[in-house]
Amino acid sequence: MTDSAPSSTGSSADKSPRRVVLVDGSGFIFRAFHALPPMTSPDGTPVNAVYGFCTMLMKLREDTKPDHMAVIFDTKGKSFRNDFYPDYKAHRPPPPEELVPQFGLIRDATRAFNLPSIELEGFEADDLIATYARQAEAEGSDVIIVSSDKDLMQLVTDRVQMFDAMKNRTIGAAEVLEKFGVSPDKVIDIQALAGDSVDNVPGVPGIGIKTAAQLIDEYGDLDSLLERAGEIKQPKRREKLIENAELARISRNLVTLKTDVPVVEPLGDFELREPDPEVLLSFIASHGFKSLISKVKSKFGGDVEFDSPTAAGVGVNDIKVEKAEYELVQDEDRLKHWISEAEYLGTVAVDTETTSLDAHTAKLVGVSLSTEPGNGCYIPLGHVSGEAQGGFDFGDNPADSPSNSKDAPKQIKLERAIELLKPLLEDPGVLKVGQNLKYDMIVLARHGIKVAPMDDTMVLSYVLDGTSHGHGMDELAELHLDYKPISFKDVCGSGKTQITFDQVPLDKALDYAAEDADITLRLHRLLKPRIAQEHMASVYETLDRPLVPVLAEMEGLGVKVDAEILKNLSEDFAKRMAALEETIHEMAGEPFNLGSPKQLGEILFDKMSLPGGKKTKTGAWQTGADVLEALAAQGHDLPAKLLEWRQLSKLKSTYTDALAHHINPNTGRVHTSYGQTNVNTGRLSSNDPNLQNIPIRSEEGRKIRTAFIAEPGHKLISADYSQIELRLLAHVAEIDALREAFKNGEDIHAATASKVFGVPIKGMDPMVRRKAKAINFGIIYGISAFGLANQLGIAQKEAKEFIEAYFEIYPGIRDYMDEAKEFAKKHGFVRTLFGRHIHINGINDKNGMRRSFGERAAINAPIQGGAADIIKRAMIAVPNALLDAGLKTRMLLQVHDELIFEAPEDEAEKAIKTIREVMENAAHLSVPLIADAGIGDSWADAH
DNA sequence: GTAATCACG
DNA sequence: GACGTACGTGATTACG
Repeated sequence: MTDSAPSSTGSSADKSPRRVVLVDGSGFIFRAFHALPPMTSPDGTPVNAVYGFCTMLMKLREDTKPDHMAVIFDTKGKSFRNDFYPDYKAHRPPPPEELVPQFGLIRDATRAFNLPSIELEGFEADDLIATYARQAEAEGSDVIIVSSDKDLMQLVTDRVQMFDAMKNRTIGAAEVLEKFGVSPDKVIDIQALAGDSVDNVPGVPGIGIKTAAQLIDEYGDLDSLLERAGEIKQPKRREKLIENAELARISRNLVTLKTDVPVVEPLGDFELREPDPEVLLSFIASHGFKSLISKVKSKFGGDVEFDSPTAAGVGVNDIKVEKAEYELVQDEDRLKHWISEAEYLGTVAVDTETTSLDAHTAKLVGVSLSTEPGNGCYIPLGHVSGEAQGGFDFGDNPADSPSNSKDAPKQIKLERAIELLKPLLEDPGVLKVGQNLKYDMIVLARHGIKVAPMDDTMVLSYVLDGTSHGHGMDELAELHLDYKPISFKDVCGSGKTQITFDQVPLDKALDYAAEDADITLRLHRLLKPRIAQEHMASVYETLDRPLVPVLAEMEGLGVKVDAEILKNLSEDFAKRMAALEETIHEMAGEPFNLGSPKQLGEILFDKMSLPGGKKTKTGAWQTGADVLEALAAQGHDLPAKLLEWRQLSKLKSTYTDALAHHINPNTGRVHTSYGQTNVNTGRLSSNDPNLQNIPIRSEEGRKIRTAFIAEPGHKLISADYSQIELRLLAHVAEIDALREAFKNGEDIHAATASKVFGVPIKGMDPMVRRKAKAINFGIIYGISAFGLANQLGIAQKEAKEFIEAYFEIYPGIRDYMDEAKEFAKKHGFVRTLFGRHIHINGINDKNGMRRSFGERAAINAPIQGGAADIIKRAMIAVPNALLDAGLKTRMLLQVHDELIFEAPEDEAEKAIKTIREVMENAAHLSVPLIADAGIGDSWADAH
């Protein structure tokens, strides 16, 4: 307490703070926001104030050398001041929309710097600062308040200083005197008299700072002044003071900072801690603050992979320097060495190299491992001689050991390597880390290895950042590590001269493959800690991570498709298309390419001069189905025929022809690939081929489903959630009437129709039900009168009335929509029931159209995303439940709200029971979840 | 590589 | 008052 060497940074037994820095976080945000040019993070979020904040914190630590430090924020709501003066800060305009998302980010930044982030409901940051400042002062500490807010100047004493971080200026008693004309202890009285228009503090009208200072100088303090106001010589001033004495006292209460706030965190907890470099770097990198990366690294050191403090301006994560450590593993002893290293450390990054992007046909060529950032090895297993395959160097050195060029390079035998690697990759005590590990798991599963436990950096990245950026390894490396990995093209070439990886010379293969494993491990170290920090543990651990092996299993199984049926359909479609083509050409009076919208538009609207032609934004005629349907309805035959042709063309090219090519010759089945990180809302996607858009709505298209069949002695089971999105809406928006309808098992569209249109359910006109169905869907999509009118082909006015009626029937919907929009505007994302964050693009866009788009997405995302979460839970649970029940039924496909299984005929009924049971209990909502299921010989029959 | 179209939930 | 909009995907084809 008596120690007068405040700048001493040495430790002493005395635990009292010596140098306490209190940062006015809220004040800083606004100033930085207006002072700095606009900046956006890679995902488009505005971040200029966050950037300014980070640089400020860095500098502050350097310049002020604190031993205790905290950042203090305002809370959003009202403060105690509003209790006695409701108008306090009432005229504040809402913050600019570019600033809104930064409030949360600044708190995140504070935590990333490992600093306490302090706020308390009902109190302003200023009061908390005042309380802590006085506490610290009482303990004999020096205090620096980082703020330039004049409201804090009343706190200045010989131990308490302010610091303007933007201007780099210290504010002490002298500066306060300059500003207010009085010493800091009189500042309150000045403010009480002069008021403050910004905060809506009234003060005494007609008295500004100058006059106030004069008066206080003369009368000593506010109370004396008001008591002796009658003595004032200037009549106007005298009257005003007497008249507004009470207002001055209220103002004083408003501007007086509270120094006895019941703070939660004790001052001692502000003891300065070093930030975790990985956490901090990951925060900084993910927001695109590239210029800060090297600063942080040199200041806080960081892990082995980050220590290149002298490499200013160059790639700070220069992997190439350490590439020498990559090892080509060509004999068993070295492989065993790497395996035991991985066993010892408990974590290993794994990557496989193969001959194809398609995991189901790819041949394993090699495996790379990394156990620590900066190290890595590549184990070639299926390389052939590059020269023997031609491609490069054809004809080069023809006489140079021709017989040797056909020999494969030295490598461990594939079977032996698998034998050695299997115990490691299956060891429950060793975490296997991969980038898109599902791919490697599928390849390795064909060699009898079931990789577990696992983490996937691609999935980690998706859970953390959604689709604000891609999750490919090269992109993640550039984003998080500021490093551009060797590209696949560099190694294998592209286009006609592209070679497969088994032809890559071993030295090049080593560089590329080992680097991939190394980078994967580095990414894992950056991303994994963020999962807990950003409260995504539940989403990652219970949904997306456990789903990876489930998807790998489904993709590996594939679904049987009958090539013969597809071929017959193709032929049928081709014949009918040819006939239609001839007819259409005749009608047009000239031949043209039916598949060219451009030519079609010219025929219809230029040559035939049909009415209602509209141009696309590129100036071409619109020839979409809706346009052609309108023309057909007016009795024009050509558009009608063309629609028919288009349907057949689509079915043939996209389905019957394409699907046949996807039948794997080894399995006779079609193996799709599920994208787990492609969809913003958390849904899966399916590609190569897409099995989530197999036709069903049209009679013709539905035939394609007859080609999806079960193995002999088996059946297909299709189980789908009934109205899962509407049920979720009823639950999250708390719509009692909708909940009741579901609880009573009503036909939800009919029930809606009955309520909206006031007609009985019994004997209802199907058209009326259809309208209600469209509204129900519209609600989920963030309804607009225009959209609904378009959907139903009715007037916009009528659509608007329907929507109004709907809102009446189901009160609560509107609130839900408003809340979803508001939340998205504020945070830039919305949340599903299970905590998944869904980034909403454009929600704060200046462009009204893009903003509306964002608003509708904000309404839809929690519902679509929530449904996606639920079926993911079911997918994780069902296979285990089937195993537990001793069943051989296997899950093959997912189509958003539907799961397809293949079951031995004799157990199909039993399997359905288990499947429905699990699906219906995948979530417990305030409405029942219902799964319907069917059995059949084909997908068409099972549905 | 992009735009237009259309298949699905 | 006008603008322009249903939410989320993937595959194919034409075309510059």
